[in-house]
Amino acid sequence: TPDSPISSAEESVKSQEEPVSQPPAQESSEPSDSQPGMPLPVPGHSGLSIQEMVAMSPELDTYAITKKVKEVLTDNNLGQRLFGESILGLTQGSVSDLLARPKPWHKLSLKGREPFVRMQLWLSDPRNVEKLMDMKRLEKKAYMKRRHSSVSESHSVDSAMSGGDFSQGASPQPHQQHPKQQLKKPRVVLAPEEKEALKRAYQEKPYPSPKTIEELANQLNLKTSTVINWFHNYRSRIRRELFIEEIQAAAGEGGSPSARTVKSGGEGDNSCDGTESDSTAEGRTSGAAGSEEHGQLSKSPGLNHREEEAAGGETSSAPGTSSQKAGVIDSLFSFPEATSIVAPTIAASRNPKDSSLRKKKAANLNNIIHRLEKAASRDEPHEWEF
DNA sequence: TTGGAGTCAATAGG
DNA sequence: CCTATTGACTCCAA
Repeated sequence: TPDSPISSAEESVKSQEEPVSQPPAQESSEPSDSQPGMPLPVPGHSGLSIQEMVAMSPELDTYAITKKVKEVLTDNNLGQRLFGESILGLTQGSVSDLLARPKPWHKLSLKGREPFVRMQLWLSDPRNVEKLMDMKRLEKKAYMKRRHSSVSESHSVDSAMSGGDFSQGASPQPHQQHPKQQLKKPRVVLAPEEKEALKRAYQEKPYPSPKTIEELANQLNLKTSTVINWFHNYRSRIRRELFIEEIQAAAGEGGSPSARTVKSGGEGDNSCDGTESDSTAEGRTSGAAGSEEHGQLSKSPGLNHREEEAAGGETSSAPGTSSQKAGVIDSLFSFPEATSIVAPTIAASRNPKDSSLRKKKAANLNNIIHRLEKAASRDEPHEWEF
């Protein structure tokens, strides 16, 4: 019995019943699930799959969402791991990355939007914190139990909470089946100097030819695949940083000259284009102004109020099934506090002067050049010669 | 195949 | 414990 998600501000009178435990309790299997049929139990309620919701979702302000999520998590001492695993279905590292460097909505793929839709949904759930805390408690309990009692394999009885967020059955024992050589793959760690060399190479040629890659690998004593991976990752991460700067640049327009500090990844750039140190504004980190005091417990995430007039107009009382779906969708439009979540469309910055944008343009150019070369000439001329 | 997008998961610091 | 970083992987589209 999915509880009605209606997120209207008030309307608390008729409380609905219990969460009532949830349905599916599929059991472990390899992490690699590829069942097109029914992907994830996922969301909280409603009969919609997240994918459907993502598809219907309005444009969300990923930056505002992550900011809010981080705030709520820290205010309540909830970790990224717990949040990620139970709400987003992602690992801690991914959550950290996502929260720290959200890409603008319009640059996200359908898949990439999923976590943000989930976060938005979570934010609009009045009991979000409470639920997570419960889960945390359960986890701890299970942990204590585990270490206390024997190691016998027992079933963790934790189950989905009302909403039915996921709960990956804890899988304590990584049962090693084959004592066979445990090739743990040492995880390559590139030395600072190696990274430097790679970055230098990147500046010369963001898209090195196989030949060049081979050479680099030899010179640095690295596996070819490592070099390839490094370039993939580096390009990808550089790109992402540009997105961030773009967002902030856009945010800084209008009247608030406050610029957010971003750890600019200024490397020892050469002077391809004479671009220089970006003049990032002063660090305005803090946010210490203890404006509101949070009543630890009762910090009800206030939440939602309709931004716009309701679309469906009808009274929510209608028991119609469709109405409840509408409610869930609606929550995508609402947002806690005054912060509006609906993105104002990241305006194409109108400030060509911004160095970050120049970098971006440079990156785009590199990309274009790369493709042109590829298309135009099958034969790679030669490496950095000429 | 190549490159991009998302993630995972080991690991380095707190 | 928790979070941030980052090499490697999986999927996908061109």
